[in-house]
Amino acid sequence: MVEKSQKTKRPDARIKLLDSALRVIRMKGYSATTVDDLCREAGVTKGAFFHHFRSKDDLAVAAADYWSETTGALFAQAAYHDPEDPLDRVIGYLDFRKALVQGDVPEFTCLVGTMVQEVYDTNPAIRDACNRSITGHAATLVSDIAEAAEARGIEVPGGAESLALHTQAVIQGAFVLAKAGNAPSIATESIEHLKRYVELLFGRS
Amino acid sequence: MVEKSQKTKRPDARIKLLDSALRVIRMKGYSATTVDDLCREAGVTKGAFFHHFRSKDDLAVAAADYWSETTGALFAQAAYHDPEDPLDRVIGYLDFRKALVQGDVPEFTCLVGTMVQEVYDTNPAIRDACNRSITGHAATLVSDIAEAAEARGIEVPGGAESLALHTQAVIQGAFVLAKAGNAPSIATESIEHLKRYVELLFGRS
DNA sequence: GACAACATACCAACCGGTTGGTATGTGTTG
DNA sequence: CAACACATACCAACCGGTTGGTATGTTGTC
Repeated sequence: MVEKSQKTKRPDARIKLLDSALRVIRMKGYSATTVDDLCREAGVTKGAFFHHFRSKDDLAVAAADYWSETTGALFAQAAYHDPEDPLDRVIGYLDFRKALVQGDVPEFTCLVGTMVQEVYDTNPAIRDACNRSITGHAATLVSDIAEAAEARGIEVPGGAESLALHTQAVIQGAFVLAKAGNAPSIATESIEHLKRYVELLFGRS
Repeated sequence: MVEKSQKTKRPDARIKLLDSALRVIRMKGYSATTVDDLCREAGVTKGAFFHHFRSKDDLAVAAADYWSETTGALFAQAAYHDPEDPLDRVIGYLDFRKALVQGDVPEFTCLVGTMVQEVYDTNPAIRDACNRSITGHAATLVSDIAEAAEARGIEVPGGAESLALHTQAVIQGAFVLAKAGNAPSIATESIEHLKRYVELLFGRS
């Protein structure tokens, strides 16, 4: 039985709109991004937009979920999972994030971090979608952190979850400063500090 | 000759608009905030708005500078400057920031951090104003950090400036996660991690 | 021909900004 | 001090373009 649930149809416009959303919203922010912007960028018409999404806010939720999927796949197949020492995997993750911070600012910054700043108080559905994306990604680090702590017989202050969330906070904050200074280097330096914190916590010079 | 020429002057619409901007923009974001929103909140008319500001973007720049002034005064008069040991002053600063993270999210989050995420790529003037605010605040920490390092005969990895900027990155990122999770506690935990990093760096258990 | 996947045409509300005008203060001159 | 010129602070009504959203086709596939 071949998995042919998507028929021979071309759900072309939907994916093109979501891809456009990732690009445009990261550049202009969510509120400043218009439906026409997205349609133009995707090369489709407004009819197509409202065929696939009930509203602009509905697209934002879908875009956050889409972001979780695409970035999730990127991190899942990355090489930092390979080392046997769980601490090496945690450090490897941070090195991977550092390597991703390259090129122009809009290309490496985070969609959901950008969106949630704008809508956390006005649109709970989008906020929750952004939160799922961030906490879901942080959750992929918890087991490595916990294993690293156990292997070394130490206890992570605040718990493994707290440290995992902290890594995301540092990365999100690094993006904010990189945007303000219009320079990726500020972001890399902060991730470097974070790496040092983890190494100091786990007693590795 | 007192420079008090504001004797019989009316209550200034300009200040009321700026105060409103701090509140409304932190809640709704910059792009979603309309000029009418600000006028309504400040209790003035549109005519008054465009008498004091050439455009909405012009107000944003003024609001960022106003933010620098008001928060600058708040930190300048805080008690964390008192200790003789410079490291105590640095840790005191972080404790102070932790104490500020209370109440509802819109009340303790950062105006310029919110704005710069939206406009960094579309409005250089606002971006630069936000950057001045962040780097200017970070600069107030540099001397304490440098003195603390010298007093202990250690070298701050990346330099004192880099660590000062890192504290701001952590705080900005903590705000993002607090907004996403709709909970201030996430922010406090991240600042706690940051405090621990500084203590580990400077060899204090 | 039924139904999904689009396109075209259009709308009412909204938004940033402008206009013409008023009330009040201030500096200058006789 | 009075009279005038001018500047500042503010208001209410309005304008043209934009925005999210809708109503109604049209096309291609099962």
